Amino acid sequence: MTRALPSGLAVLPDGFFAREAPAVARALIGVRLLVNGVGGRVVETEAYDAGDPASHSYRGPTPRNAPMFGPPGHAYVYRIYGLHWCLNMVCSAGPPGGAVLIRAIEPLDGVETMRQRRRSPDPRLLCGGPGRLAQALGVDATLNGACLDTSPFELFDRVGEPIVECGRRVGIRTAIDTPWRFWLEGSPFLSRPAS
DNA sequence: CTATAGATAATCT
DNA sequence: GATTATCTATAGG
Repeated sequence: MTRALPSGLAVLPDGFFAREAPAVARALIGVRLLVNGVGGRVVETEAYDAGDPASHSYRGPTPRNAPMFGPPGHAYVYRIYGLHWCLNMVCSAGPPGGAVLIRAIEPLDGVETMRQRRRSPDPRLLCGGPGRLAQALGVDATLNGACLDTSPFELFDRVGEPIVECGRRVGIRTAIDTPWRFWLEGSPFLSRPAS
């Protein structure tokens, strides 16, 4: 079921996640993300950090958010609204507590698997939205804290420089004016239209 | 288009 | 004990 990736793809450079969350969130746009060979191109992200009232890390370490206070380059997976999973990537430049929420990807690899998991033929509804994306890639609590350098994760750097736009984050009640949502300009696979 | 059910853990009062 | 949470699907107008 693994299929050949286009040649010339390189893994992410060392230290990719050892930066401020907004820098990582921007740099992740266009990156190829696979989980067990299923995934595609990241087109939408959001940044959170410990100084951010909207972040899970804002009030300090807890059992749930423990991965956010661990080393960069690991996954933070949590359940939201009692029923959906959300995939975050831990990052920081010194002080811990940063993470990037993966909100949408363009389905490219293992699309048939995604369709079965999601039970939807519409490619825009496969990975558009953090809960949908997690379901399509098979992400759940078992991956919480997992290292992003190793199986089942694969991350490949983007080839060119994508045009990245930014704006308000989605679904939060506080700090709504912090423009830490990033997306690929013009992508039809966003969780909602550009704002 | 708007409204609301859905199911659970963490956090708050 | 109550409320809320980085959301999605579906029913109804």
